[in-house]
Order: sequence, then C-alpha cells, then structure tokens
Amino acid sequence: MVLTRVAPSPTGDPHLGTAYMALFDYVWARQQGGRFMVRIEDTDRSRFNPQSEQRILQSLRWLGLQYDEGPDIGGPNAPYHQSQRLELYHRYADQLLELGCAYRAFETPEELERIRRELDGKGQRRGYDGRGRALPQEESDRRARAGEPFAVRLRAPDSGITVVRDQLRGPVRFDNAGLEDTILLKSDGYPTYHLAVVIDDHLAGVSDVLRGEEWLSSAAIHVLLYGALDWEQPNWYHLPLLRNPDHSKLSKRSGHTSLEWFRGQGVLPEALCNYLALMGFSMPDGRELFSLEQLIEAFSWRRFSLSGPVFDLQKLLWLNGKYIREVLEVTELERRLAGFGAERGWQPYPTFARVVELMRPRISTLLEFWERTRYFYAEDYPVTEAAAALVADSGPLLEEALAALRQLRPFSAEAAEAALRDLAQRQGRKLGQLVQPLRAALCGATETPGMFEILELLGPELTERRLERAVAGTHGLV
RNA sequence: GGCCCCAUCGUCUAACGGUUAGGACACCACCCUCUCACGGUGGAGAUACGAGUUCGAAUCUCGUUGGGGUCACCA
Repeated sequence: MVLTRVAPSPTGDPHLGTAYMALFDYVWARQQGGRFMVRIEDTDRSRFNPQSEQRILQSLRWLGLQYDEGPDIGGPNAPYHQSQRLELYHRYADQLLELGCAYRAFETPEELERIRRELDGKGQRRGYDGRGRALPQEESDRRARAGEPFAVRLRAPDSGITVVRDQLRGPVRFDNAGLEDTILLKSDGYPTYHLAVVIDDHLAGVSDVLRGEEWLSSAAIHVLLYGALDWEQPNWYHLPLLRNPDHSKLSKRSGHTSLEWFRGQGVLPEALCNYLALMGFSMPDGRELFSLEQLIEAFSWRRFSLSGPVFDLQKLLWLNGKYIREVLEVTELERRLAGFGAERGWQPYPTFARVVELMRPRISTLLEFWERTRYFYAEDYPVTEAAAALVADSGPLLEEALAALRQLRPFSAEAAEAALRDLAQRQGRKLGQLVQPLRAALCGATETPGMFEILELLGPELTERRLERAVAGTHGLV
C-alpha cells in the first residue's frame, strides 16, 4: 500500500515548491491506489506563523490536491502536528541513546559558534567536531539529571559508507566519515526535522518519500536512523528543485513563489497543476495540455526528468489562457470570473456574458478580464496615454462619428459596421483611421475587442455621452 | 572549499546505439484584420568540451568544465 505525504512547515506563505511536491505525492498515490497525507512540521518555534497552516491547507485544496488524512480532517495517523507528538520523539531519542547511536551534547550556542569558527579556521566547514562523544556516560547522566540543558546528537559512524537508494538516480553513496553528528533533539525539547521525519514517516507507514533534492545530502542521516531503529526504509525520490530564471533555487527574491499570488492573479488551479507537472514530467505523446486525471493515468517515473527546471511565468500564463479559451466551458468561465470578481468587489452586469465571450481569446488570467473591461461596466474606466492623445487629435472626426451614430437605428453591431464603413468611405479614410479614435474615446484604450460589437454593448446612451465628453475635451476627467 | 546531484534550442522537454535531433513557450516574418488578441503558415535557434567503447554515440564509460544543492539546537 502506497502512502505518500507532504509535510509543509507553517512558517510563511504557501509555497510553490510545496505544491510541486504535493502534486506528485498526490498523483503517485492515486495512481498506485494508495493514500496521500498532509503532516505539519511545526517544530521550529522561532519561525512558527499561526496563520500559515490554514493558508497552506487552503492552497492545497484550491489546487484540487485532496489529501486523505491531515490536520484538519483527521485520520488513522493523528495527531498530524509534530508539536503534538513530542513524547514520541523523546521515547525514540531515549532508545537511540540507549543503543549508543546517539549521545547528549551540552554545548551552548555560544560554544558552538566558537567551535564552528575554530573549525573554519582549519579549513573545515562543519558545525561540530563531535567532542561531546568523549563525555563519560555517568557524567552525561548526572548533568542531565541535574537539569542541565542538552541536545541529543546522532553518533555518525566514523567509517564505511551509507547508501541512499534513490528511485530516480540509483544508489547515492556517502562516506560516513563526512557525516556530521547531527542534532536530533533540540535543547528546547523539540525534535529536528531529521528525527521527526523518520519517526513520523515510519509510524504512519509512509512507503514513498517524495521531497526536494535539497534533502538528498541529509538522506544519509535518515537512512542511518532507519537502520539504528531497525526499521524498513521507504522508497526515496528526491525531485529536482524548481529554479529561478538565474537557475538558483526558487526563491521570493527573484520571482513569485506564493500560491496565493497566483490565485490572486486569476491563475486557474488546474492550469497551475498542469504547468507544474510539465516541470519534469512529459506525456508519451508530447501533449502539454492535460488534466489531473489524465496525468494520474499516464504518470511514470521513467518519464521524469532530473534537471532543475526553471519556472517560466510566461509559459504558465500561456497555458492559463489556453484553459480559459479552450478547456473551460464558457458558462464555467463566467462562473469563475464572477467568483473571482466577487472577492474584489466586481459584479457581473447585464452584458457580462457577451463581454466574456469577446474577451475570452484576449486574456490569460481572470484578473486581466476585470482590469481590461472596466469601460463596459463603469464610467471611471482608465484612459491610457495613447488613447488620450488620439482623442485630443481627433475632435472633428469624432464629431462626425457622433453625428452618424446618433442616427443609428437599430443600435446593433451590424448597423454600426455599415454606418461606420460608409462614413469612412465618405471621409476618404481607411476604416481604422475612424475606428481607432472612436475606440480611444469610448474605451480609453487602443486595444479592445471589435468596435462594432462594443458599440452594440454600450448602447446609444453611453456611446453618445462618452463621445460628447470626448469632443468637449473632458474625456477621462470623470 | 568538502560532499552530493544534474547537463539537448533563451526556457520546458522528446529521441531509452542508427532520426534531416521532434514538439511547446518566448522571438522574427507573413496571412487573417477596425486595434489588440486568438488562429494559421513559415523562420531562426540545442546535443557544454575532451577522450574512450562501438561498424555507428545526444544516448554507454571516464575526465574536464559549467550549474545547482548541502555543510544551523531551520525545515
């Protein structure tokens, strides 16, 4: 039985990298008929952020990556917060101490800092020299009993090699001499990631550990712990890290990494999942547009690439546009736009459905729709510099257009086209020379859907009012 | 710097010893056209380098180079 898990740390914004891992956790578990679980790794009290957990869980739900067990829905492996599992970690830390696989270290942060500097001076970039190993057992016990704070450190083997059997790269060998006596239990009583992850994954029966490549180095520590506790190892999958355009590990510094940002832009969750899947996986037939269901159907690790993919916002936006115009039904698109707008105070209006139709091939996000169609539903629409200039230069021409449009009956797209073509011909101009100023005056922009359709949607009243304003030179001064 | 991972167009990738090295985004041109998009057609653009194995290497091996990760009482 396959059990995968994603284990976010509630320290800040819901991260794109979390979604990336969760996506493959979800897909792999579903395909294997297994389960997918969420666990909260809240063992760092200094970075804990009380809002973070709910935002992360909500982002996962938004993406459609439904988990089978987790902090808010419970399940057979509760509790799902590491902060509520402290006795467990202590029990196994004690066991490791008894086994001789770990030892107490009493150095203070200041002492450690000094040790680190000494080692660095000797050209060794490591955090600790293992001096705590020399402490006699009785003294260690006595100081612990006396209440002196200590950390529990792994007693890394001095020789031999530890092999991490990564499912994606084959055996990865680590020289044990290069391993550090990593801290397993902090002096505040909380475990570090290394101890907690091994215990929790084992106890829950996590069969497949999917995580970022950043963990590969410390995977040796985890393998050692599984061995010390005589537990069977899970299958390891270290996935490549999403990269910034400069190829560094994806970070806030050079791009957007918060899932909430993408949602706020009006990126569709299915498009984001689809795009994330493309970061490493490829369909056998090369298709780039596919649903989560199709991904589950076709997924295979053999088709997974290991080079760190650069996250390309432009391509995501293209894909999102593709979903908007080709995947979603129009009515569904209307529903999403309405829902998106509602959170920001934008309401559908009488001509909304028709405007959606016209804008569909012209937008790549939901936000873009609302931002670029304000002239359809409000009078305080923005006027671009180019539009303002065009209007200013076209007074007489607009007056003629206004006169012609006043006569327009019915006020339909067809009639408007006939009238404007006729007017342009009488003026000896190309249609565009007439329509562009009109567009600028009526929409405040030089880039919009077809003018004839817009005239019909605006209707005679708004059209006349806006043109009168334009002719009077008060355009854009609402 | 030590250790570890990775290496095909600018970017995401296909090709699992034999292909004119394919597709997508982006870019350029043209078509469509009232603008902008969409759509269509075409174009430019890659196997990092060097050895080896082989009749034959993008593909296997080694080295070099480059990029990334990691070396916290953070995850």
